[in-house]
Amino acid sequence: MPELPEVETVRRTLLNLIKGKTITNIDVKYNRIIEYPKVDEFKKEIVGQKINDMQRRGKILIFVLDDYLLLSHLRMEGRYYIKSSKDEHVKHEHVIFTLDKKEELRYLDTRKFGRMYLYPKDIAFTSKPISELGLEPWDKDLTANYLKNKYKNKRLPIKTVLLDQSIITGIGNIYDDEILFKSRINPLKKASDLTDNDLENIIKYTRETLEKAIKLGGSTIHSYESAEGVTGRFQNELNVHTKDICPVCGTKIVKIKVNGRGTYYCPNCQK
DNA sequence: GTGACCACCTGGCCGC
DNA sequence: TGCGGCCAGGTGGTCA
Repeated sequence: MPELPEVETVRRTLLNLIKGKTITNIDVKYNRIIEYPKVDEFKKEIVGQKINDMQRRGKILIFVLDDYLLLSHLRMEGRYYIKSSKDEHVKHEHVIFTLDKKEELRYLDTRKFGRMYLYPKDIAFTSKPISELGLEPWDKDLTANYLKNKYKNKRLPIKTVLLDQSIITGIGNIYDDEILFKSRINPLKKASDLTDNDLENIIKYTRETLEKAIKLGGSTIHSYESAEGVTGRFQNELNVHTKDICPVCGTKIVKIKVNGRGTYYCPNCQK
């Protein structure tokens, strides 16, 4: 499932492949992927637009076009491929952008959870979903005080609250487990009960974990791979998520459910 | 404002 | 072998 490092890897890969190319046609095979505007308008407006840049905000890919920003949230299993228009179409390709020289940018999403939005540039950042996102992990305003203020009324477990994209954006279920492991915080601890030291550790290890994951091209678990079909290597660095034994103390890793999310932790290191 | 629950989806896995 | 049921999980909506 693509989290911030995987989306960043896709962004970097795609940028080299499609920058400067014009969308000459589009085929939407599954309408619900297009969240805004209506599919007909989406198709009408996007044709003729050149892809000038690619950015990222949290887990959202941003295609910078001439007049619009195309926002793409991959959710669980969304991914992009560059193919020739001669290549055979495969199952689950839901949106196909035809580019110059008979190239195609194909959006493939087995579970159809991904969503796209096309906004005029001036309103994209003040519209959903970007308007509701919290701080990027590397934002200078992300401090222990910021978290303390956000968490003060949160009685939910920190595991759940770390997934709240309106506080810190970009953390998903895998990196959530890894960040709490490195911070030596039990995932069931209430967010409002965290100490200043806990909050400092969360910030420190969020940055460290995500930076390392980006460097290694993200994690390839279940379904994710980047635009060229490249798999990430960070899964080799995981300490607790889907693991059996704690790499620090050798204790058996425990798997529990926290608000419906599969959660791995070491009961000895994360008391 | 907060938290619990559900729907969206499909493929893989497990037990019978 | 085939079938049914469960699970995976990011997000948004509804309701208490």
